[in-house]
Amino acid sequence: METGQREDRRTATERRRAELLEAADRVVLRDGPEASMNAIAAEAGITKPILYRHFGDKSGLYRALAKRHTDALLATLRTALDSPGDRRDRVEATLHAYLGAIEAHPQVYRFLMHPAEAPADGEKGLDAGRHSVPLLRRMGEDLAEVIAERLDLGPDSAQLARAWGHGIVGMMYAAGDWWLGERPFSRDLLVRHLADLLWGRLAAAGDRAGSPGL
Amino acid sequence: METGQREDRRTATERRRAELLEAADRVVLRDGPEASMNAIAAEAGITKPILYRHFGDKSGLYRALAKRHTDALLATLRTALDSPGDRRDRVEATLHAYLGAIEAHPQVYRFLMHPAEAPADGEKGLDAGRHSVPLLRRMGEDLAEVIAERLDLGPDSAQLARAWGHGIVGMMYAAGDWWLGERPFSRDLLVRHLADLLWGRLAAAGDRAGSPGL
DNA sequence: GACTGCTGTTACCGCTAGTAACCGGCACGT
DNA sequence: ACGTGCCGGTTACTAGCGGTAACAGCAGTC
Repeated sequence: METGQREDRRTATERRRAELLEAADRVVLRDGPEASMNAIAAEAGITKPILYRHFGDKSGLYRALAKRHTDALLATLRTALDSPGDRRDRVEATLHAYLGAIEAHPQVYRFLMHPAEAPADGEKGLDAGRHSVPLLRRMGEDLAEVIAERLDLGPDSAQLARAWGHGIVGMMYAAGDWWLGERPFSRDLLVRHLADLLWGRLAAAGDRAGSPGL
Repeated sequence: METGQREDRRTATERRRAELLEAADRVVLRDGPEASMNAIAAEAGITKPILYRHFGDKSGLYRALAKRHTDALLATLRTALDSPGDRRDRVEATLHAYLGAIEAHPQVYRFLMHPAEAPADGEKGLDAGRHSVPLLRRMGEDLAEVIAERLDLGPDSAQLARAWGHGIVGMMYAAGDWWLGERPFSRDLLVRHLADLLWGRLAAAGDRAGSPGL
């Protein structure tokens, strides 16, 4: 059967592609985001041109690699957003899920957040202006969607939800990045501190005696 | 005079260094963060080895370049934090200062936030584990300092202030990055949305009818 | 048996960061 | 006046990168 054979071909090449991605994964996890195409090809037991046939160029391979991890992380965050309890519980669960993920796989985190890409060919690329860190954007958009569909925010709720989505994600990102580097206290405490911040404790706190005030 | 001449030498080399930095600045602003050392040397009217004598390696030059802009931005943020008015006014003024800066000089912003550095030599570097985006860290630490010295946050105020400092900076960063790319509404509106978020409107908002709740 | 499509190779290009070795002028001690 | 360092500057090079052209072998199809 012709179509059957074509299907076999297609699934075979897709399996091959997945194998290559796993090899690339191993190398990136071992050598960091600066892994060279030669190293990845060697790890996969082949040579460079095959990688280029499968992924086009280096950023194509990196995008494919990032998509896997990003999808996985976003899925766990979604389930955390649907966890039982009141709103504060859900927010804390989501923060916990994110921080737990970056704590468990810091190499993956580093790869996703600091990919160190560089087109290096002027503006010949298709859409060279693209941001090199799409994970933050995707998390922000996802959270904005959830906020917009679940909260009653008045007339301009779409705008507000997106600003908040990206803002909250950024808060989680920067605080997590700092915390992961220093580990000054427990994950649980960071979650509570951030939730407190979102719950308006900054606005409610009193000025320190003798300070010009904030 | 010996010391006088030595002073002349020192100031001369420092002036030269500043000239080279300005040339590098021009090239980076024109070509983006992927500017090559050759291009920078050409812009300065010299050749590569002199750059390497002055700055060690590429990341040294980039660090020196980033330090200038980072210092300038942090200074304007500090003055915004000291602006007159109540706390909400100060927070909004600071957000405005940051967003205004990245809006006025997006190329500088892109260089500072997405430097695309790559050591590429395994772990031979001095402290290769360093984060490639120090601006966020410095802003976070600065804000944490201000918070800790001006707000009364109870016993573990130092911890809390740092978590909040980095968190707020991250919120500002991610929301600003998204906003700068899409410009869906005015800067003023984004400032108000983010301040609302910090003022606890997320916790106070009601659930939408028929949603599972957030 | 010729044709086609796929995986794989070797060998190369142009570019990059970074370095070694050398050249010339200018201020110094004697 | 004369070496003698030092310093800004150069040319010419290395090693490695991303990326590609051209070719080799092996399946299945007509």
